[in-house]
Amino acid sequence: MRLVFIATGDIALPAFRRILAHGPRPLALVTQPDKPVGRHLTLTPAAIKTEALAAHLTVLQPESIGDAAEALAALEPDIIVVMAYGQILRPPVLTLARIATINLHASLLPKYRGAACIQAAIDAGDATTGVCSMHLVRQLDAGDVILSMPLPITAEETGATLHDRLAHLAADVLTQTLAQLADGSAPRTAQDATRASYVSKLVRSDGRLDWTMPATALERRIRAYDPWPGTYTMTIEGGVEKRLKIYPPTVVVPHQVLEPGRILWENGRCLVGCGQGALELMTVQPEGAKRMDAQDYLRGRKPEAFR
RNA sequence: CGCGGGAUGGAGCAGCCAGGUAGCUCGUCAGGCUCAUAACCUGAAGGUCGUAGGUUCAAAUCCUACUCCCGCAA
Repeated sequence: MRLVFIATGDIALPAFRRILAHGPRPLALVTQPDKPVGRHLTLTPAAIKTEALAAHLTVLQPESIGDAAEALAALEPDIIVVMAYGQILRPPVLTLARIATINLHASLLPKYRGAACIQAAIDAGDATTGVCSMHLVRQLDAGDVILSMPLPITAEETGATLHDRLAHLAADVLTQTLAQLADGSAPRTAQDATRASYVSKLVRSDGRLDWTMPATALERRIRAYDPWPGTYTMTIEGGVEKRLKIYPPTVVVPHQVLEPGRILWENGRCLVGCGQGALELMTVQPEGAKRMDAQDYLRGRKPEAFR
């Protein structure tokens, strides 16, 4: 089977490794161009590119996927697998593969089409999410589903832990999907468009906590958005507004009555008032300083409220 | 060289701008009080103020270089 793998995000790594280990060996990896990353804007390749090169695989990094159309056509792929690539595929690339162009998506479609599907599942308090394989179509994440595997969400789940678990599940989904496509037994189920929901890409500012929200919702959001985009609140230090990152875990204190944003330091616990109940913070990180215990943070700075 | 903040006893901070005996909130140790306690009282130990130079009678504080940590942005 002639296969081309198209991916950038780390969530595709386990699936990619599985394919490298058990075949079919990809003809090429297509990934996004190296991007400047970090404090000094160092040009950094995606981890998946590094692994592909180590496996002596052909790597293509077109600015736009359309630029690689001819090169891909020359490979005459039977199947194209796309996961967390970061660009939308359109014809002619979309219709290039002889058997199928499939996408792996980390939600139980039609729920949470779009980029922030992992965070959305935790944020919404869902008990279950999963990974789907589907046929790629022009409309984002709307293609017919081939295979869908569920995964329960734990009470301590963070974006990081769920991301990793879904990544491994995706490897299983891919293996099975490829086997079914190969022997022609792959099912094809249309999505119920009336039940579809979209979640757009998250940006840093989405992580600003709104203390008028209920404590239970904030607790979920802090887990969901860790490590990306992260959650934070603002404080005033010496008349200057400073950012304070908030890390999970946090503990919901249901019956504490406290004005939203107001800080209460009680028995070594750092409580913050919410729209409903309060939230106990454990780990925070002030701008310019290391991550620290919430009570250590309060010891030196003594803020009265977050905003 | 993308922008910016920081490095002070075990922890978190103040002091630096206007150089001149190192302070606060905790922690630790000892003792006391108490039926008891993460509570309270008394006392003690613990710092070459990131590193290396420079200026000065005198540097945590001023100047220079370097190392490390972090926020933004991407």
